[in-house]
Amino acid sequence: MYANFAEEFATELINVQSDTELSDALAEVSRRLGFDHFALSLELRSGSREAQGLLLHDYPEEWAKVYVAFDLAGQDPVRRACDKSFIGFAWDMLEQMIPLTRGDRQMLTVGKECGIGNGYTVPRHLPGLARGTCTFAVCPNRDLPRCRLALAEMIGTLALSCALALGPSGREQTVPLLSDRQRECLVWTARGKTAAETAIILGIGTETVIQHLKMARERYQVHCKQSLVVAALFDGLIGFADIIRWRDAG
Amino acid sequence: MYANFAEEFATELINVQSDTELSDALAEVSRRLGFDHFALSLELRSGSREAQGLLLHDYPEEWAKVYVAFDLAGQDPVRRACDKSFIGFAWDMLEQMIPLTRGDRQMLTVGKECGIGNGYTVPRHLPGLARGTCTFAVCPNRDLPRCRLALAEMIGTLALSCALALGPSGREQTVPLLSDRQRECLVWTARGKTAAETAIILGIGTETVIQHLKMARERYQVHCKQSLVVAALFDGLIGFADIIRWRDAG
DNA sequence: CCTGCCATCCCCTGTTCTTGGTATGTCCGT
DNA sequence: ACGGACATACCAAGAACAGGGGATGGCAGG
Repeated sequence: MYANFAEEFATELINVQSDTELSDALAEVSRRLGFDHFALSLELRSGSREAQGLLLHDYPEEWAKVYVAFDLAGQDPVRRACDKSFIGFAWDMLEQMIPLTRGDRQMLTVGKECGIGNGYTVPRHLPGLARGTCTFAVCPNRDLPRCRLALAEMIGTLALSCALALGPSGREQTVPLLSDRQRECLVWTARGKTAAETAIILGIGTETVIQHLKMARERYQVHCKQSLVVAALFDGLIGFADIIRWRDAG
Repeated sequence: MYANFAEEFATELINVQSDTELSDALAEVSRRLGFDHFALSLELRSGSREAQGLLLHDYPEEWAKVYVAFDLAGQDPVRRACDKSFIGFAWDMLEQMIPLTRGDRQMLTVGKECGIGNGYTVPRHLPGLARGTCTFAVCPNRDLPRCRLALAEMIGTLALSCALALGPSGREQTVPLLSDRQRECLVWTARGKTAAETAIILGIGTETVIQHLKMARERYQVHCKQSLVVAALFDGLIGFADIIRWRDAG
């Protein structure tokens, strides 16, 4: 029966041609899985300008309003946890995944007041291309259908795949590439070195380092170091492992 | 049976303490699913030189040798396709996902000669942290067990999650906690705003913002913005999701 | 009640960064 | 052989920041 369930949903998704159809399908499947709500978000990175995206959900309107009004997306602990796991996670595991601030806890509380209790969120990333989450949630007094989480994981993955296919597919998004030297300078910058220090380390002039960073910023269309480091990290051009160990040593 | 299978594997993985145990578990489960081989690779982002990572597989030795000898990883079409999909994919779908060069086709052919026919690869990414794939393959004259692919997807995800947990990131170091205000300032800083801009956004004084960032730096024992942002990102105190959207808009 | 933590605001000095230029030489592909 | 990308180097103005002070009020816990 389980296999059929996923299979059935998969075949249903193949025929989906629009956002609303996907939304309807998700609404139905989330009920059948034993959840009360779903939410699917997909952010596409269209290199140059506005990041396009897709947001489907059947959360209580109240919560949606609060979420948008206070720009809670920027502080959502669930979104943060998405960067830490390959696999979906229940919200009651958040504390084991990331540090929760007071505001985070309050946010979860407000969610409960709006009718969102526990949830299970499936995170997916495509470096440089897209990031998506698919969440299934229950009302405050209800428990997650534990035995259906594997299925939710599968359904979520399918839905995200479908959402991705709905998007502007023919994109030839090229991740900005940096030259070796630029990357080197960037890494040392990310390690907390100043341009002058980096220059000494690399054995080149301070101004040259600044120039490399300048061009790197141009490519990423950002105008400060922090954003450059963040963008390069996100694209996978540099990795935490390149940096972190040097925090103490350097 | 379907649910039980994944469930069973999941409980098995919880007890896994080492690479070899994971490898053994995957070998067994891949047979039971109807595959002939498995391969799991996990790259922890040490971008430049020695990619710390994990590679488990039971491919024919011949293929493994060829793969390493010619550094085929750098041109593997399967790896390229991994950057395009949220969900696992069968290798016979590669052409629909990415353009295949002559070299790519040749590579697949050589694979067949070495005993690797069709395969199903589950790709997973964590921006800045890790990239992993879990592949289940069959011998050249055999077909993929189509009805088990959903299960393979689930098992692959679980295995990758387990592999990630085995890695060095499984450490429980005490994370410096910031106050909500400090975190807010930090997020806006990471989004590329200056202290003055952040001050306006938050409706507080410029000096106050600088003060918050100052204290945040103290807690993380770093002395510049970049390092602060990187450290906070790494700890999960802020996430890419908090930032990236705002790069273009801001 | 007091202590500690937090958020807010202010000052100063020197350093670093951003942003706009210009210029030279190398190497690569067409 | 030429254009284009890259690495290297330099200048200058002004904004932004790091690191050092201090000060006030609110609020929670012992």
